[in-house]
Amino acid sequence: MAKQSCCHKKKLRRGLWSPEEDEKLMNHIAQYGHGCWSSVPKLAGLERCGKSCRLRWINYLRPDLKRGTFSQEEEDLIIHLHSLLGNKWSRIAAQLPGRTDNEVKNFWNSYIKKRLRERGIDPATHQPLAEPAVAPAPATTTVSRRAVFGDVDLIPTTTPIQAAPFEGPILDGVTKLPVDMDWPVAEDGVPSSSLSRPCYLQGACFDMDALQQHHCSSIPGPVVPSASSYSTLTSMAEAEHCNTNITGGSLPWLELGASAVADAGHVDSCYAGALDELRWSEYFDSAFQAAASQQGALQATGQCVYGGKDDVPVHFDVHGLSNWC
DNA sequence: AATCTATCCAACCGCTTTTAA
DNA sequence: GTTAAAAGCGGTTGGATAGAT
Repeated sequence: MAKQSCCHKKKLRRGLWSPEEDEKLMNHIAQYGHGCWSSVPKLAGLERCGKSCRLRWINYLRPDLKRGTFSQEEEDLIIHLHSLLGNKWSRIAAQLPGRTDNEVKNFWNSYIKKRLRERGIDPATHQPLAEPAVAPAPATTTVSRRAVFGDVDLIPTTTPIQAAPFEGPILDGVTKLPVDMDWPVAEDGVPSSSLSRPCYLQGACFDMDALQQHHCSSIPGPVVPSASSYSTLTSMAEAEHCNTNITGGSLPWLELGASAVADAGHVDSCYAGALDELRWSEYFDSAFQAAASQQGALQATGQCVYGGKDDVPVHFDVHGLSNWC
């Protein structure tokens, strides 16, 4: 017999919340904080389980929620982070101030997945969707530099791709680089055998590519992050600081820099975690610099990074990354 | 106007992880 | 070190709504 939820056991109310319930919960939390969630419903006079109260607060009542439709920048960031992290909705949402994991997840399932499929991208793998009986095309001729994931597939790897997601806020700072999301369609018939790899680190390739593109000023305009995104801005500023040696230049939108961050308002405690994660970008950056210095060294064993001119892949050893914690 | 279908999203379920005793 | 409770997370469901027929 299937286990029943706590709400069933206690014959508590379920389903949609009424305005009165919302008010009770809000008043209670405003007055006392939530403390232990399991005691909240009793103290607030609600016939709900604590879990339900917590969810309602986090996903709907919290005052710092942004609500409303997602901006293009948010959408791009979600896609990009998903390519790195997979269905780690809470971690993706953590990079989007005012958004909840549930909201991001719903947005992904209802909108982004569809959009990616329309563009010929498999939302699960971020690879071009396999197309039957497509004649192979010359390897690098028709794929634009935007065609990031398609490109990646052209690079043979010498070691198995790590199946496990790369833990930690991998590229905080770096992942938030402006990325042109005009993604490729599998028009050149990339062999499907190479399409099924997990792409956590392939996403890193993506970033470096974007970085390089910015250095070359080859795309028309930067994607400027929302001014409300304090963590994003600070991470970007950090990345800017660290990446000067890599790119040899600056990222235009980062000229917003500290003043934009200051304008964004006070350092809310809810962003403290994001700030903590900045050390990852510092580490990632140093790892990348070390790798860049080894560019051309054939003994590299990790994932590829597009960093050089003429689409020459740069490799670096990600094992160093995974060993750092 | 009535019915059907598709979409969106709030909420639930159950599992895992973390924390406290 | 063990156990139970709490919290967190991701997958899934179901109701409300809009649009199509």
